[in-house]
Amino acid sequence: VANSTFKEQVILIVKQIPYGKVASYGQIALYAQSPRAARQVGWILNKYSGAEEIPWWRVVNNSGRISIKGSHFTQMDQKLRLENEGVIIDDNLSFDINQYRWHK
DNA sequence: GCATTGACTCTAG
DNA sequence: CCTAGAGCCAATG
Repeated sequence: VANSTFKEQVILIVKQIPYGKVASYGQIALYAQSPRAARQVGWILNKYSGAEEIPWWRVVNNSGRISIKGSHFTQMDQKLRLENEGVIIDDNLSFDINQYRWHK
């Protein structure tokens, strides 16, 4: 997918995250060939989350914590979606990312 | 084209 | 665990 734009690659990669697994923004950026563009990943998800069939809730920060700030969805929306896929999340919206991390 | 914006990340305290 | 600051960079206006 080397011919796609950054945002197109981000969308394609996020769609590859399997059920019950998660990836960090930095990972997505890395796979999209822009290792330091993690912030843009979140920016793109905020824009496309409601529209297409993108599992945006499987993307969290690198320490295994939900850091959503978008207007369409809340932190609890993401927490519930992840728990629905079997991810155990504690009260401060964090969990053991090493146990659920997806590796491309 | 320049300035502003962040669903980020890492280091330090 | 939490806050603060610096570095990052694609997308927007």
